[in-house]
Amino acid sequence: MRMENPAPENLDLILAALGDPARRRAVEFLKDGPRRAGEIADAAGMSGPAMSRHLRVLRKTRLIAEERVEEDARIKLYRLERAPFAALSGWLEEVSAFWGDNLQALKAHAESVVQEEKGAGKSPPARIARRSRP
Amino acid sequence: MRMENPAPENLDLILAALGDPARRRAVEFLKDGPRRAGEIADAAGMSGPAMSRHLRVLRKTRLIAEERVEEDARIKLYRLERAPFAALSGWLEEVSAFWGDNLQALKAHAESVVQEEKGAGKSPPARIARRSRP
DNA sequence: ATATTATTTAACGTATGCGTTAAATAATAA
DNA sequence: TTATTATTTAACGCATACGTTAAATAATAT
Repeated sequence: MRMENPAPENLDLILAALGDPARRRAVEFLKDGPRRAGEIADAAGMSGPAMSRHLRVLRKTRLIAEERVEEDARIKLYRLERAPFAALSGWLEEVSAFWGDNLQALKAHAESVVQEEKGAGKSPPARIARRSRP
Repeated sequence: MRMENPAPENLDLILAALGDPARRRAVEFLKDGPRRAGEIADAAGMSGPAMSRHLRVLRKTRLIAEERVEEDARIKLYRLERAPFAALSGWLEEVSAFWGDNLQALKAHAESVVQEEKGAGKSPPARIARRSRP
């Protein structure tokens, strides 16, 4: 049997979602770990409402998901979700078949990136500062 | 030394280009080999002018390139270009680092796709019918 | 209950993108 | 040259996406 592929039309939505610079910035920001909506908006340099709508788009395509923090139920974090990225990778591989191998090249590139990342000041994974009333 | 990365803002253009269904259909159609603008338009079920503008977008991001046929200089074919897809794959790998490896999973998926493709009626690689005047 | 903080939804204006038809270019063929 | 076919550009109308500010929700904390 065969793994259930995400419907192909979803790829259009995924690509369109990632096609907006603000949303791509949001995704890149979330690479460092789950973050709150406000933080993401700040990181992308735009208002909360604007980012909120972008997050809705990303949520709809399941590129991100929300998670609750048990320490402080008030706080909602967004994190990257694996599946759509995997689907996109799969599609890219399909297209890449056009040139023959390419699998080797991709693997090589990926590893060079990993190499670069080693020791490249990535910020710590979302510490939530519990607000102590002033 | 390090391989020259395509400027990151190009990724936005690449993703936006692929984000349009018509353009993605065009790309998928070109997986089978170089084709003429008109064929692509037909395959996508839209007028020539409409597809022409989409092709311009794809050309601008270098997702496709044109090639001339020496047999018949009149005919211009479009074909997929490797680099932008590789850049996108690289970016996806970067994002995927969020979940740890994933490299294995991707490779596995790619191979399963290759497996599926084996013997799945792909049309022949762009035979140009030289027009014999009626 | 009332206040505080975070996030989402509503309303608005602007801009950009898309498809169509009609006209302009390009490149031969007769 | 003139005609023919393929493709691109121009002009138009329409819809949708984006960002902003202001108002509405949610969920505590006091």
